[in-house]
Amino acid sequence: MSHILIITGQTATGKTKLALQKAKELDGELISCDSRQAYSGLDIVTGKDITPGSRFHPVSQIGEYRLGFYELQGVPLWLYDVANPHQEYSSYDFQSCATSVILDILKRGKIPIIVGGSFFYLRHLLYEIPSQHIGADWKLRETLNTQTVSELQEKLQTLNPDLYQELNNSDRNNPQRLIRKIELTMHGLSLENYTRMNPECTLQKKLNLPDLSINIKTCSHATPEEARSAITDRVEKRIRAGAVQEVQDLLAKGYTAEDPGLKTIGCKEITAFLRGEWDEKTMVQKWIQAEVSYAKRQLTFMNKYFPSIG
RNA sequence: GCUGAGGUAGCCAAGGUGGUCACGGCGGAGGUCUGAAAAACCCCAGAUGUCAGUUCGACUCUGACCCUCAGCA
Repeated sequence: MSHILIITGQTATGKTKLALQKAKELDGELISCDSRQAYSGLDIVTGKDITPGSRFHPVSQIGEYRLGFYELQGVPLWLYDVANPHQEYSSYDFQSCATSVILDILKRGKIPIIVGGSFFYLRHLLYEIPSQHIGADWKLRETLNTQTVSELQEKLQTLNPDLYQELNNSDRNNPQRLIRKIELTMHGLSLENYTRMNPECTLQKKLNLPDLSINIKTCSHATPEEARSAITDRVEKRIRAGAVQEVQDLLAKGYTAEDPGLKTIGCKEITAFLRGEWDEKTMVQKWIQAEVSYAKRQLTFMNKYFPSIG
C-alpha cells in the first residue's frame, strides 16, 4: 500500500516549509503544484524556494517539458522549471508531468508530497479522467479572441445548443470559457464525454494504484487581514530581492507580457512600472492587491473542492 | 482675515429647469470553474458635510456654520 500527501492552500501560508518538514519526517520528495513556479526564469517574482547556488538536475522529458528536481535541504523538489516562459503549461500538462513524477517517486519507495496552491491544476490531477483529449487550438483562439462576447455566445449556441444550455450566467459571459467550448465542439467533442466532473477522486485509477491512500492538508490564513499582511511582507521581500531586475532581464531577452510565463502576478505590475505607466509605489500596491485577490479566489476554490480539515 | 473653487459610499468620481434621484471605476462580501487558472468571469452591499429656510416635495435653490484646496494678505 502506498501513500501520497498533498499540502495545498492559500498563498503565503508556509506550505513549502510544512511540506519540507513532512518530507524529512516521512522520507518524501516534493512535487510542486504551482502553475507559475513551473516556469524557468521567474525565480524571484514567483518566490521559488531555491537558494541561489542550487542547480536543476534534469532527469527526463515529457513532450516539450523537462522534468527534474532541485534539492532543498537535501529533499528533492520536482516540477520547477518545467517550461520556459514562451511555453504553455496547462493543467493537463501539469497532471501528465505530475503522474509521471509520482510514479517514479513511489517506485523508489519514497512518499510523494504534492505542494502548491494551483487548485485548478490539483483538481485536474485528482478528479478528472478526460476520456477525450482535445488540446488548445491557438490559431482558432486567436481568431475567436477578436470577437465580442455576444458573438461568441451566438456561435456556441448555434454549434452546440445543448452545451450552451448547461452554462451558468458567469460562464456565458466569460469569453475564455466560451472559446474553449467552441474549440471543444469544433474538434469533435461528444457530449457523453463531457459530463459532469467525477466527484470521486480518480487519482488511484489514473495511476493504476487502487490501494493508494491520499492525505490532503489545507493551509489558510485565519483572517483576511492576516493574509494581506503576510502578502505585503512577501511582496516587499521579493522587491528587495531583485524582482524588478529579474523581469527587466526577461524583457531584455525578448520575452513579452504576452508570453504565458509572464502572465503572472508581479510580472504584470513590474512591466507596467518599467514602461513608466505606474510609479514604484503604485506598482507595489497593485502587486499586493492582485495577490490578495488571488488568495481570496483560492479560498473559494478550496472551500468548495477541498473543505477537508486544515 | 480676504478672494476663488469645492465637500456625493472606505477611496476616486458622473450628473441633472427642484419630482421615489443617484452613472461608473477601485476597494469590500459572496460566487463560477472539464486543456489560458497567479487566467477569465458572475454577483451583492454601501453615499449627498452640519443646521436652518423656501417648497406639496431639496442632493439640487437661499442663508449660516464647519471642513478642504488654491491664490492674496
